[in-house]
Amino acid sequence: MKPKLTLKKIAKELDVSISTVSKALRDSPEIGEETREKIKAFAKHYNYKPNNIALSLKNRKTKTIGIIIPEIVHHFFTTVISGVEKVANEMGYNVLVCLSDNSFDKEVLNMEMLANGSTDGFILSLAKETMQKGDYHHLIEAINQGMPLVLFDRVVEDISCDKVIIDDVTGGKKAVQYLVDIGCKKIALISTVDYVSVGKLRTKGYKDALEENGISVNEDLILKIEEMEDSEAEIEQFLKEKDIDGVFAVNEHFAISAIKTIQEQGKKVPDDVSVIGFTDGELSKRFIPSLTTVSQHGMRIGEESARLLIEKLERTPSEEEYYKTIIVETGLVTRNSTKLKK
Amino acid sequence: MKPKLTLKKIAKELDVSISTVSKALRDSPEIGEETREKIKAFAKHYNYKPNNIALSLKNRKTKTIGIIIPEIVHHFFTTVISGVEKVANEMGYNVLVCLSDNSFDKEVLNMEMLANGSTDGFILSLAKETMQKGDYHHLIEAINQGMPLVLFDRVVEDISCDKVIIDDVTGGKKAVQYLVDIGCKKIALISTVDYVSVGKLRTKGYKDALEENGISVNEDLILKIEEMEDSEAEIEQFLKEKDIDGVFAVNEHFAISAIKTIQEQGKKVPDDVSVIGFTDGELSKRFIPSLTTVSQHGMRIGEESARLLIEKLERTPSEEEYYKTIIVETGLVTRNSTKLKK
DNA sequence: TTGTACGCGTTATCAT
DNA sequence: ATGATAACGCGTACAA
Repeated sequence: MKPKLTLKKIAKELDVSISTVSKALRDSPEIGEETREKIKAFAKHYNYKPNNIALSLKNRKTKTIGIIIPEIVHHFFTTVISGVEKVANEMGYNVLVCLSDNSFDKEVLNMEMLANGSTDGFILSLAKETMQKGDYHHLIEAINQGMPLVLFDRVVEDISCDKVIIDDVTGGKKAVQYLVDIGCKKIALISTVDYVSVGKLRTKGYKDALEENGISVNEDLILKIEEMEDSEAEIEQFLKEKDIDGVFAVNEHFAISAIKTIQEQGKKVPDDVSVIGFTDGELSKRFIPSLTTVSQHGMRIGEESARLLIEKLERTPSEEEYYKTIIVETGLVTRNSTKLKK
Repeated sequence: MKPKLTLKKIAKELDVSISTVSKALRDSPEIGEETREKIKAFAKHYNYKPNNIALSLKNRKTKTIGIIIPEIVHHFFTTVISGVEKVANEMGYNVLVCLSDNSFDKEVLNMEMLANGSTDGFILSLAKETMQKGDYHHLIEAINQGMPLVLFDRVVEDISCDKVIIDDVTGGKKAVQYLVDIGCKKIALISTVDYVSVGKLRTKGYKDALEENGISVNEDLILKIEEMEDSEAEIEQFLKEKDIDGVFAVNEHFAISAIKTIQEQGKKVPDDVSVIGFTDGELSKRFIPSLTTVSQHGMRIGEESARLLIEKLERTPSEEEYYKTIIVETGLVTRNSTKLKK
């Protein structure tokens, strides 16, 4: 096991000073042709690479960005990471991934852990618990310390920072409008509790679309789910004996549970009931019937977030402070869980 | 924006020396009660946290572990990350996630990027291209530089390092034995090309199980898929007019494509053909019919990998070198894609 | 009880 | 053309 090569060792080996080596390797014209070539040849041969940690300390920059997500076992977040990673790598950054497990405490802990020099900035989607509590002191603290922050997907208005979101209201509207267009009259909504921003917004889209089409909103047809765990049972309970011809579910799991329940009741999807989900999951594509969904474009969200963050990081500090919110458009992907009513 | 607090600033503020502050904060008995309390109070009030980068440089340890995976949009890898992250955090480590996109070049690049001080060690599942090429110089180099390496899932024998794998042969055997037990006689295998270690091993399991049951292996019933992209079409082609009553697929995507094809041919799963997959994907659980699978326990693989790596990292260097291979048992999860033949 | 000096690996600035 | 020195933030052996 050979320990890592350092400037010092090269200097000693070649019997020159450390700074000569440093300069030679950075092609400084201060160094004579001959020595420069000699040093570069040596470094190349023994595969010298400068130590990132030392550079970080010196430059006060880590070239690392931290991303904290509520849970990784979610296709959407996973595509976001993929997008972040792609852009980050192109720009010479590493990506530190942390999971909050939807816990406020873990989110705070993770941020503190990374804020002490491990990372130059954050990309973050809030834990459910954090949104519920409404306690964002850790975000504010990071910003105050001069660490740029980009929120995505589960964002919160009170915090001044860059944001990348999809237009959940419009997305929800698109979905419901589509259901209306294909002839659905009695459309149920399966959403999450309101403190999860996306649930609230998509619910608004649902209501807006109905109203625009002159259909009155029936609260009886709206289900708000608190825990993923019990969702299947709740949905079954909810749909029992409901007279509906369309379902808009705010994620793919709810959509699939709905389809299962509907089928168990002897009704057919999409012939009797059309179902629409909200996601980009693999599940939607592969499920039978494959799901019509509002697509979230997680990859693009990740890319935009990374770009936004790196832009902030590399901006000269003199420039004026300003924040952007980027809205990534949703698309409607029609598959086999919806069908035109005759 | 207040810049980060450092020892130096505290020292200046309180008019003591830097080392006094350092010692006081670390509860050194060298420092007088009074000064110590004063310093600690100050530090606490202004929320002092030591700078990780400086510590890393000093200790030559980053307390960060790098994990490189072929692709993140794969439920299995995602659960592995989850497991790694869990154990790492418990032990005070951060996790740097990089993606190789199954590309050899990107894998090498990622390793070089992280090897220059960003990380204390690696957890890695090889890119498909790397296994195909058989070029492992980057792994060897990392090991030579004293960076511990843990390979998981897609491992390779030639490299001396810790490994965490599932018993693919036994897993494959279990699957096929189960098919035999429920009365299947003509069992097809849908696998990957042989240079992907898991494909090869699961194929061996398939053959072993057949032979142990006195069923001769028919190469006509074996399909080896090169590209995920074309898998669906290939599977359709392959299964066309094959007379089979069971399918063992080495991942869930293949299994699902098989089910679709079989259904399109007017046959029923599981009544006419039983299908078994290999994974822990969400898809398997939610698909209709839900899939009987050999479960891989990605979470546990991640946990074991992290434990193994951290153990190496914290071992005193005097201790003797030795490597472990941990085999995580597979389990068989019976769901609705298999059925006893009458 | 407190402070000084040094080193981790690097670069920038200032001497020689 | 080359080298010495300081600095980034921290901890620690040693000196006062």
